[in-house]
Amino acid sequence: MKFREKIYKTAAKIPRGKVTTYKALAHAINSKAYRAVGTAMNKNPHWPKVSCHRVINSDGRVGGFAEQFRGREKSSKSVTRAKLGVSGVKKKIALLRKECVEVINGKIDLKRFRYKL
DNA sequence: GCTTTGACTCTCG
DNA sequence: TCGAGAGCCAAAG
Repeated sequence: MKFREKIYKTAAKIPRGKVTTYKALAHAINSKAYRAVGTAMNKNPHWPKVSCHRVINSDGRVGGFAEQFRGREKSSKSVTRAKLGVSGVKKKIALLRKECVEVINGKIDLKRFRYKL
């Protein structure tokens, strides 16, 4: 099975109202490819079967979401951090809130909503 | 097949 | 405590 398939399969197990992190997801499939997890989610071909909006950053931030705007401007590593909280992120937050996940200022309380894989 | 890029994370100043 | 830089692995060009 390919890495991506494993990721999708694992992500699909996340129940409604819970979230997990890219780190945890990568760890769950015995990999350290945190970034690859994000890449796989970005190209997610199984929406909405695989709810990629339930996958967030390790610090509780929502991170990014490829709704329609993708790869705008030059995105180097440092720029990526600066533009957190734009574009499709709002949509992602809305989806999470619909599942009763508390999102405060683009952040989620991992202590309460993290799903143990 | 090598280089670049990315919805990330960790470490150091 | 916070910002910048380096490192990580896969996928796409």
